[in-house]
Amino acid sequence: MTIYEVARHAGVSIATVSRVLRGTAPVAEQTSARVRAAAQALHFTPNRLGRSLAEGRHAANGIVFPDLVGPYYAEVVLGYEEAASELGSSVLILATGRRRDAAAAVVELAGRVDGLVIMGNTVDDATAAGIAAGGVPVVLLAREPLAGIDTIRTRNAASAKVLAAHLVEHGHRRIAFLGDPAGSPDVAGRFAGLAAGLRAAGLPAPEPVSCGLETAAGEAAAAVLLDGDRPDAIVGANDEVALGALLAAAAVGLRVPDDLAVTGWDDVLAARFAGLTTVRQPMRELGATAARWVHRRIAERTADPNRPLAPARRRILPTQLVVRRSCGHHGTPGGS
Amino acid sequence: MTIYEVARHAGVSIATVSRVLRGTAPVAEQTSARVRAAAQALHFTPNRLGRSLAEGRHAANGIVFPDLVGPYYAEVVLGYEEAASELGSSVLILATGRRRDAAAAVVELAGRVDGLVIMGNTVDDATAAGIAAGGVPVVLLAREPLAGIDTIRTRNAASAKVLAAHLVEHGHRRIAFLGDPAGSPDVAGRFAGLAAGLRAAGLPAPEPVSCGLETAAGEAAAAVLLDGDRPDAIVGANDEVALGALLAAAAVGLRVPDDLAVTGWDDVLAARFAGLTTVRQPMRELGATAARWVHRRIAERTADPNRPLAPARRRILPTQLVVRRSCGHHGTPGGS
DNA sequence: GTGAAAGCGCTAACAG
DNA sequence: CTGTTAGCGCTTTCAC
Repeated sequence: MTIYEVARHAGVSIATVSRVLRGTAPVAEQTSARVRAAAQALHFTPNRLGRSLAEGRHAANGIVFPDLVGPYYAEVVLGYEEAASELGSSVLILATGRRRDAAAAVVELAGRVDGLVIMGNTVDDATAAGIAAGGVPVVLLAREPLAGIDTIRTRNAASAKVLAAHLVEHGHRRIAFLGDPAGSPDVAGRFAGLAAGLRAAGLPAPEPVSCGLETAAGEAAAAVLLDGDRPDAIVGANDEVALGALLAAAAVGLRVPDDLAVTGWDDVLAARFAGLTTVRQPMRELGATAARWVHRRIAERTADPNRPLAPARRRILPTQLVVRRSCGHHGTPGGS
Repeated sequence: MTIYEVARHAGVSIATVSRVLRGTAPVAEQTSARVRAAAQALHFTPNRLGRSLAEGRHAANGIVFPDLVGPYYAEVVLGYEEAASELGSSVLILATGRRRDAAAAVVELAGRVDGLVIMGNTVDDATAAGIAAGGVPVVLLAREPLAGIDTIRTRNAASAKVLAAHLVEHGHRRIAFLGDPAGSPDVAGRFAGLAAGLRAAGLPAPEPVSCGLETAAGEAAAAVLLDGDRPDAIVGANDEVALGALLAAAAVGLRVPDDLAVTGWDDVLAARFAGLTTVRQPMRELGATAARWVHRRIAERTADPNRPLAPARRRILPTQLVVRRSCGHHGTPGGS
């Protein structure tokens, strides 16, 4: 089913069919009607490949993320999709998950899109830089900046520092961090901020207790931690981990926040119902901003392929501490 | 940056470049090395459009869903992506959200893919059927079957009936449903099953209280409901709605489950922490199955474009009642 | 082993 | 207004 068959069916040339379907040039009403009727009758759906090849653009963008578990990435992707489709681009997704050929998959994806967003802990810098060098605009999300490449992040370290201060104010002294700083730039930033905040309060920086980002991982790691010489407070790398810690605490009969304080990160829906103190980040906005930035880069290149690129942009979106009851008692108004 | 430039750079023909990069035919080691070096030096990424056009396939599938809010759709999409990419397809996503040109967007998407999954309440039957008629394999997900089109759903009505029986057993008699059966096939199925279950117990079927699928919508609708002549139990169309009802109940000082029972659907993470009785459905599996089914359809067509299509397949994936404390007291072992 | 050339489906000059 | 035609980047015969 191609434009040729529609043309034959309608007794016109393929150019006319294209013009009618795209509305790109005036066509006699009668001819136009014939073409539309033929297209309808044949259930013709234009093959986007032909058009894209002829136009020299995919009209599609891609986004690469580790996975879609938990609301965080899903929200980012949704924000991205919304903004991208408003800007006329389809969206290709790629979850690197636990696949071993992540780099190859991302490179292949780069051949399908006009621009690409690469999130956190998905592929190595060389791969990302190589794609950008190949001429495909890249935006890095929740990830360390790379020379010449736009980057958008959320405030991790600074907010973690505030969180540390808050915990110290509650009287907590022995504070443990649950998460793997090496596993994701976000987690690294949160841990660094926590450590800085504790140092600023004259407390020793904790060792991170490495664990995955799911509830089960947090629960298991916390269980081990609580079994020994336990801390006053556990800072989870994200809400899932913190919720796991809550479960582990409950399992050994510890009361939160009396016996143990717990905090998370992301403000997922469950955090609200668990009374979990956490840090909210603008996930949708993160995705939407990324979509706008790639779009702008693409437009720049289209406008003048030879002009030297504008310098790489950087942005850090603000995050917000959400205090609930898991970090300690706040008493009635006026209390601490 | 095309294959021509790589060929020139390496002093070979484009055919050779293609062979080296695809590994599709023997090439002298020396030549091959030259080509790879050239490709590397030029940061060459093959444009998938050319390949797809030549091969006659996109090597991409699409999935259309209402939005990505809440874990449900995100999990389905992730399951889809995982399975599709294992089968060698890229994944295009389209959230119809609150866009008014949903049908057009889906048709356009159909021109970019080898096969398409269309979920729940996204586009009308005519659009879906038209795309299928155009020759693009379609699989319907969480949606009423259409003649000649494969459909996968989860068990809604039957599980809702079980849920109804469970609530009745707890002694609840005045049972309200929070959700809009007209808004989504899943919700319709749940409501129908609930009504059937209540009728089977000799109780009158309730009027559904229409509301959106977010927590805020559930909370608002429940608040109204609880203000008047309130029910014994509220069955939420999904967990978010039910969690909203929990908030509304707490706001007016009602104890759950003593004064009011509440149930949800989906078993999101928050349900566990809110002690919400709910129904779990295999979301990942739903997406993965859909990916395998489109893949199979595409393979069938590729193998023999003229063979009449195999009859439409139907599948209903099982769901599972997860009893927690929000539906009523279950006492100690042996109690009810 | 390697190259030349014919498309894949569509858009966009360029002629009429 | 409408038709002809030359690509867009790549794969794939078919020759050599």
